[in-house]
Formats: sequence, structure tokens, C-alpha cells
Amino acid sequence: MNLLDIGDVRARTGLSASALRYYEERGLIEAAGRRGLRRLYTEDVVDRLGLITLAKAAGFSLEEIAALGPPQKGEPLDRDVMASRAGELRGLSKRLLAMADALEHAAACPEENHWQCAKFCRLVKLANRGAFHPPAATGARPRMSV
Amino acid sequence: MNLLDIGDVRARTGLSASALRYYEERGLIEAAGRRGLRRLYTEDVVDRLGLITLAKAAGFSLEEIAALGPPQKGEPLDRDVMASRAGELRGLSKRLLAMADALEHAAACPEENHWQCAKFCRLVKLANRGAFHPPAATGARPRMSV
DNA sequence: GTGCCACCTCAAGTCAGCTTGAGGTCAAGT
DNA sequence: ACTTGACCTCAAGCTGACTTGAGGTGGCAC
Repeated sequence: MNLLDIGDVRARTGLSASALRYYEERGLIEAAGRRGLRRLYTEDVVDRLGLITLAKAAGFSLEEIAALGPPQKGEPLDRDVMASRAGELRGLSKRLLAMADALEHAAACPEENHWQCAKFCRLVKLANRGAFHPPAATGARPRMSV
Repeated sequence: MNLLDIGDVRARTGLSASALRYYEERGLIEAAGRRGLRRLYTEDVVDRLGLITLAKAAGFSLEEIAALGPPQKGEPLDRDVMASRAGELRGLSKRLLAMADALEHAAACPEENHWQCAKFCRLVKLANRGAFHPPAATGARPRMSV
């Protein structure tokens, strides 16, 4: 079996060596063994890391990903969890789209001052009612970059 | 003019007093004056804070919001910036929707192991090609909660 | 006039997900 | 034999948006 040096894994996944060591420390991946001090990985780890990157992009935290089971397990994710996260993502996607519409409206609005725009003012009031506050109460979700 | 205590502002916006002080420190808002040690705010600040909450939800960082101009200015946002951010939000929204579709497919996929699913494997390969890596090169964008 | 309590300041802590730095190891090429 | 450079460990640092805590102040009701 073709064993990979951490540098090879880095090249195949685009992840930094320090990130890989960090993932190992967090229990997301493991090395097949060592050659001297150096970690040696099986090629499996590349798929595993692809999955991790994917899961992160879907908003799973490293902790959640680690909790999804031991590194080598064939079954990568619980189907129920996946389905429910898909629902959340759909919701977020919708909210973002609404924000985009609002922004675009405000950008194109004929009023010379946004505070004259009823739509804009309605949105601001909604914001103060908590409609856009971070979901702290809803059980702190991870964050994703825009 | 009806002046507001920090506690009143808290009640009207749902933001914590410490967050309000922090926003002031960062130059996002300012108090109209003091009564003794206590900050006094005009009612304007409530709208201003609604706008800030909105902008945060749209992915603007506090620094960007602060850069959009002095607190009391009527013109809240540059239309070009708004329009371009709207485009970014649309893109993010689309990617999230694609992720949701993929997750849902994987959750419902007849294959007993996701690694047997061609769609899933294609996605993992894409992830390793950097398609889902955080946009570090694209100029670090702020983060938003899922 | 006194007690309470909402407010104040300033420094330090929190969270995730890494990165950076100092100081060390080791295998291979010249 | 020696250098190079890729790797190692461990601790500390970074970012953003706040929160928390200790210790202090002062306006208002009684």
C-alpha cells in the first residue's frame, strides 16, 4: 500500500501540515504509522479529508465531525443529521437570498436617502425585534465564511 | 428630545449593554452625552443599531460598518458596496443550496455506503481541489453564523 | 441621608480553528 | 562528513465580537 508523507497529503488536499496535525489532535484523522518521527498516512485519509472539508463547508464544527464516528468508518454521516442539516442550510440560504434582495432594492431604490424607503425601515425594525440576531438561543451553531 | 439610558437602548434593540459600549469603542455609535457617568442616547441610535444588526447579518464586519461613515450620517451605505455585497450573498446562497441538495441526496441515496455514491465521491474530490476551502485568497471575508 | 442598583472603567477571558516560533530530529543527497 | 530541508513537539499567538469580573460611582426613592 502506498503510504503518504504529510507533505503528500498536503499536496493532495490543499490543507496545511499544521492543520493536518491539528485534525489529528482533535481526533478527526489518524496516521497509519510513523517512519522515525514522521507521520505516514494511507491514501484513505485523502477521502476522509475531502469529507471533512465538505462537512465544514456545510457548517459542521470539527467537534461535530469528530463525533460522527471513528476515522476509518465506512459510513461517514448519520442520515438523519444530514437531512436536518440540509434543512437548516436551505433556511439559511433563503434568508441570505432575502438579504440580498433587500440590499439590492436599497441600492437601486429611487429615494435619495434609505431612511425614506419603507422597505428599508421595515427591515431595520425587524432587526431590532431580533429577527437577525445570531441564533444564540437556538443552540449556538458554528460559523461559516461568507 | 427624549434621551435614552443604555438600559432603554438595550430593551429596544435586544443588544447587551456591553455590546453597546463595545460598539461605541469601535466607533459605530456614539452617545449624545452623559448624566454623571451614564451614557445618554438620542432615539436615532435605535435605528442606527438596527442598521448595524442588519449589516452584520449581511456579512459586514464591524470594521466595515464603522468605515461606512460617521454615526449620524443620513446616507447609511454606499450603493455600489451594497450591490456588490448583494451579489456575494446571492453566490453564497446558491452554494449553500447546492450543499443542501448534496446532503439531502446523500441522506436519501439508496447506496448503503455513501462512498458507493458517485455524486458524493465527485463532491469529495471537488473539496480536495479547493472548491470548498475558505476564501482566504479571495480576501478574508467575515463570518456568519449558520 | 442612606441604601440600592443601574451604571461606569479597565483588564482579562472566551470560542474556533488554526498559525507561528523556538528548538530538535532524522534521512537522503553531495 | 556534512548540509539541507522536510518533518517533529510544545507552547503561545491570532482574529472578531463580545462577555465577565473586580472594583468604583452616583442618581433617585425612601
